[in-house]
Amino acid sequence: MNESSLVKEETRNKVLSVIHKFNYQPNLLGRDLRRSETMKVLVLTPALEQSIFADIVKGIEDRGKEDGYYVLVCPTSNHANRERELFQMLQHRLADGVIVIRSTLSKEELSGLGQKHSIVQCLEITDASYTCGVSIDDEQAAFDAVSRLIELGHRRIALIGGPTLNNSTRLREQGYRRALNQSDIPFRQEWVKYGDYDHHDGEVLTNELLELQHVPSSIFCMSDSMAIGCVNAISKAGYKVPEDVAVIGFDNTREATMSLPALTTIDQPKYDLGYTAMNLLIHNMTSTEKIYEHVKLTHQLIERASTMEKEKE
Amino acid sequence: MNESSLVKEETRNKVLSVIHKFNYQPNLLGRDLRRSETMKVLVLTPALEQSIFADIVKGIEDRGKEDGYYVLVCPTSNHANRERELFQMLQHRLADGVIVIRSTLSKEELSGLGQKHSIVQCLEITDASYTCGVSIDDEQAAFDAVSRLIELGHRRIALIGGPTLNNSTRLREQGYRRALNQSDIPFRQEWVKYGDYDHHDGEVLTNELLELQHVPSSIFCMSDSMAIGCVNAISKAGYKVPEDVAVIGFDNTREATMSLPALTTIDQPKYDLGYTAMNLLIHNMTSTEKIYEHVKLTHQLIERASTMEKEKE
DNA sequence: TTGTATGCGTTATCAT
DNA sequence: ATGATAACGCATACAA
Repeated sequence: MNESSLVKEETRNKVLSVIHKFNYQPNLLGRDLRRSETMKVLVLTPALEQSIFADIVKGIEDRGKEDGYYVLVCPTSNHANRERELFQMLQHRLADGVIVIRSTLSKEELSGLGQKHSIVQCLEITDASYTCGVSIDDEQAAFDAVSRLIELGHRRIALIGGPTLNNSTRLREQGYRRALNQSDIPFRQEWVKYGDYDHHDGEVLTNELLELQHVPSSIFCMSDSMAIGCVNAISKAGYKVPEDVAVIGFDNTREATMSLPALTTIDQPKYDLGYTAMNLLIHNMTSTEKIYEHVKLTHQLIERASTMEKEKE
Repeated sequence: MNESSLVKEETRNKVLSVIHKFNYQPNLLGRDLRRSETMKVLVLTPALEQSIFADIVKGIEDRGKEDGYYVLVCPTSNHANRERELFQMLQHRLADGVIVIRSTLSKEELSGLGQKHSIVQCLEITDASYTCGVSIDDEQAAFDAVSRLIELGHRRIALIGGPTLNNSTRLREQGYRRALNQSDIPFRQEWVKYGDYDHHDGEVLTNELLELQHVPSSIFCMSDSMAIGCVNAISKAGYKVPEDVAVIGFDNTREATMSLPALTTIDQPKYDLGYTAMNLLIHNMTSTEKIYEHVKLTHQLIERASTMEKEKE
C-alpha cells in the first residue's frame, strides 16, 4: 500500500491505523534486497570545511531530495584508500551510485568502476570511459582571466597553480599559455609555480615569485585560498594590491569577498554543478541509455578590487 | 566459508578460485537482513571544519575499525530536522547505532530513541535515560580555569559562554560561580555574556564587555574560537593581552596555539572522547547488559601566553 | 566434511 | 479489490 492504487478506502484506513497502532517501521533492508536498489547515493568529497564543496553538496542534496534519495556525504581528506573503501559500498550493493568531487583515483580505476556502477565526476574530470562529469571549461576560464589581465595592461603575468597531477591544472595552464600566445607574450617557466589549493601554499609560492629578479606585475591563482595567501604575501613584502601587483583568484568562494582587497576571481556555479551532477547520476541509475558525457557549465569573471587598469610604466 | 573452520583445503581453494574467476562480490544487503545487523554506525556532527569534531571523529573511526564497523560521518549543520532524518536510519534498520556530537535534540526525544536503539552522546550530554554519554567534567573544568585566574591575582573575571540552551554552558557557569564564591568574589551578571561558539560572537561580546563602566581584567571563554575573537577585540580596542586583559579559552584546538598570544585553555581529550564513545556504543550494541552512564574523561589546564601573574593595581 | 532446506522483511506476481 | 506465494542473497541449522 505504498502508492494509493486500487484499494478500497476502508481497508486502506484499517491498515493505516494498525500501522500507527503498532508504530510499524518498515525494515528497509528487506525492501532494498527485494528491489535491489537502496535509494542511497554516496558523495565523496575531499573536505567540507571549504565552502566550495559545501555549496556543491547542497546542490546535490536538493536534487536528490526531489527523487527521494538518501544522500550520504563522505569526507575523504584526499585519501585515495578511503575513496576506494567507499566505492566498495557500491560493489556490496549498499548504495546505487557515487558522485566524486575532485577524485584522486586514476582514469583506469574510474573506468573499471564505471563499467559496473554509476559514477559522476565533479570539478576534476578524467577522461575515464563509462563515467560522466560536470565542471566548467577550465581552459577557457583561465584564458578569460589572463586575457583580462592583458587587457588591463599587464604583460608580466605569473601563474600559481594547483597540484600538477590534476587535469584541471593542466587545462588551466593551457588557457594561460593560449592567452599569452595570443598577445605575443613569451612564456616564462620561472613565473609558473604549483602547490596545494590552500592559503599557505599561496603565500609561500608568492614569496618565491617576489624574490625573482624580474617580479611579475600580476598573478593568476588557481583558487581563492591561494589568492588570499598571495595577497597577504604581497602586502607583507611591502607592495600594494592591485597597484604594484594585481591578483586574480578562482572559484568565487565566500572568502573572495572577505579579503582585503576583495578578489577578482572566476566564478564557478557551485550549486548548479552539484545539482547537475546529481541529475546526471539519477539519469544513469534509472535509465538504460547511459550518458557518458563531460558537461561543462558556464563560468564568469567577477571583477573586484584586486585588479585594476595598469598605469603606464 | 567466511572463517576457515572444518572444510577440506581442496574444496576451499576450489571455491576461492571460482570466487575470483567470477569476481564475486557479496551482497551485503542479504547478509545484513539475515543477521539483522548492518555493522554501520552513524556519527552525527554539527560540522567537520572545526578541528575538535574532526579529532573526535578520528577516535571514533579508529575504534570502529578495530571491530570492522562502517563509520558514516553525517554533518548536520546543527539542524535538528537533519538529525531526526538521520535517526530514522536506525528505525529503518539501516544502521546499528549512533554517536551524536553536541546533539540539538531534547532529553525526551533522545530518551525515546534510546529505548529502541543504541545511542551515545558526546561533548554535550543531556541526562536522557536509555542513553550514555562521554565528555569531560565541564563544571570542574570551568572551576579550574577561573580558580587559576584568581590565583594569578584576578578578581574582575568575565565569562563568555556558549548557547544558553546547552547543558554544558550551564555546568560551566556553575563552575565559574563556585570558583568566585570560594574566594568571596561577588557574581556580576553584567560580566556574563552568551553566544555561539564562533570567532565572531567572541569578538562582539568582548566589545560589549570593554564598553562597560567596570572593565574586567580577565575573560574566560567557552571555546578557543571565541577566545581568539576575544583577543582580537581586545587588541583592536588598544588593550594588551595578557597585561591589560587576560584570556582563557576552551578545547585546546589547533587554533589555540596559532593565535597571538597563544591561548591558555582547557584541554579536552578529543581523540579519547571519540574513542571512548565508540567503545561504549560497541558495547551497548553487542551486549545485553547496557551501560547507561555518563563517562567523564579528564581535562587539563594548559597555560600559554594569554594569561600571566597580575601586577598589583 | 559436505549438501540442503528454511527464514530474515519486503515487494511483485499470480490467483482468487 | 484482496489474499496467497515466491523470490531477492545470505547465514544458519540440520541431515547426510
